[in-house]
Amino acid sequence: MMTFSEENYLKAIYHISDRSEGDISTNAIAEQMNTKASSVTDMVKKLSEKELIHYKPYKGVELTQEGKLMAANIIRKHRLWEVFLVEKLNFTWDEVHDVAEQLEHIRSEKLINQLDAFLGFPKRDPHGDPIPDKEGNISNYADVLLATLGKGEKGIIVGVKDSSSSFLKYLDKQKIALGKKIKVLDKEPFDNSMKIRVNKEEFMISQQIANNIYVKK
Amino acid sequence: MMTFSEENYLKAIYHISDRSEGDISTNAIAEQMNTKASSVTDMVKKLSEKELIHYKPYKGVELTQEGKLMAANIIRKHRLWEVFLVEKLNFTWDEVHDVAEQLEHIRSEKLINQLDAFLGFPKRDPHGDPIPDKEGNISNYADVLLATLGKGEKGIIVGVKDSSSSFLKYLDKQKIALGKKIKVLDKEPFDNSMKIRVNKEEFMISQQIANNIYVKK
DNA sequence: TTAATTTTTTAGATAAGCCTAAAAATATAT
DNA sequence: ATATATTTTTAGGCTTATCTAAAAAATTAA
Ligand SMILES: [Mn+2]
Ligand SMILES: [Mn+2]
Ligand SMILES: [Mn+2]
Ligand SMILES: [Mn+2]
Repeated sequence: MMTFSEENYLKAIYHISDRSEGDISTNAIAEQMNTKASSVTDMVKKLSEKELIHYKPYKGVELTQEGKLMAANIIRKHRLWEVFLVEKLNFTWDEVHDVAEQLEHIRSEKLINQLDAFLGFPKRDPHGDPIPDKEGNISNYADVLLATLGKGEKGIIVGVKDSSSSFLKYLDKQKIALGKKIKVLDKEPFDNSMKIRVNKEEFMISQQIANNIYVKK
Repeated sequence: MMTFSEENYLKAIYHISDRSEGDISTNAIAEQMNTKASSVTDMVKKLSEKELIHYKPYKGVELTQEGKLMAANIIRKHRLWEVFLVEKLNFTWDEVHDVAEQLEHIRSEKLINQLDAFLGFPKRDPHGDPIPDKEGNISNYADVLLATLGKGEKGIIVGVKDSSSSFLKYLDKQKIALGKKIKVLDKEPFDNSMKIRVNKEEFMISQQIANNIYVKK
């Protein structure tokens, strides 16, 4: 039986693998988990004992097939609950994460599958992140960062990379939301800021903003 | 901040006070919680420290106003989640308790109030137990046990005292459900078993069964 | 290729929540 | 009132998940 802490470590490792290549360092996990490296070493031994990760001292870790499946399952629950909170309980997309962090640990196969059905088998969560299926498969969308679009290119907003409350609130303020059409009207070579059009309104955004918005061309 | 364990103890104490008078003994709590008396003593000290219970060594415990409110709030969450599982996710009434035991610990004011609204502010859970409001008030229904009805008396089934899966499954088998009309056709003085009519069908039930069904006359 | 730096692991503590066994207090029976 | 039985608390351990400080290994720089 998995403890909450073990589940959180698995999820952290999964997320790190998602954005980097090769073995995952103790320090990387410590940073992601907001703990100390020594705590990570302890946990990593336990997870390795349970064959959820491959672990070679000093060499980093990697999820096993079983570990990957478990992590995907936690993420599946997290994201389905986020959909539930937004679609059924009128939460805004910047309010859901903390509650989902709790709900993702609820153990009940039936619960999560019924929830999935109740929500109409959603493919993405409120931030545009894909929802793994029961087998842990995640659809791979060909989304690109808004920052990669050049002058004149168009797309539809499908996700955000940064899901922090402050960033999401900024997007709300600018009325930038998932599903909206966006066009790059101009791009400033000096700082890569761009002038965009959304909702028939035109305004400037910095590269930092553009680097955290996914669009489908 | 409350731990899950602290919450479970509060709830246990609340439930015991509900069915008995006066101070609550260490052993009673140990039995309810399925732990040892020594563990209870430890926890009782901690809850007393936090002023959630009054505790006099060797004299038993009693919830403070604050403790009572907290316990009622956990029970509120438990029962609202049970309603959700049955009403929205097609769980049966014998499947919901264990999942609700987990869900009751999720911390989010907004979540529980929105859930309440989403469910249409239900007054009772799937077992007929009343759902406390935000202030911890529980409606006091004038329900009586079916066993107290005499020959010829009629009522409507409004709740069950025993929510064990085995009892609920027995009721399902006999098609005895909340909201059904019931009439005591005959009562055997020797063992207090009774012949009843539900769903236009007539059959016998033992006193033990009748003692676990609440009816409204 | 040594020396300095960084990363990782180990050693030893701490807190929560549980346990068993023994001691102390309370309740019951003779 | 004293002995016996029951209940409750205390004492001492164990496990999980943390931490700090020190040691060991690996990496980087000179
Ligand atoms: Mn999230
Ligand atoms: Mn998300
Ligand atoms: Mn229940
Ligand atoms: Mn119930």
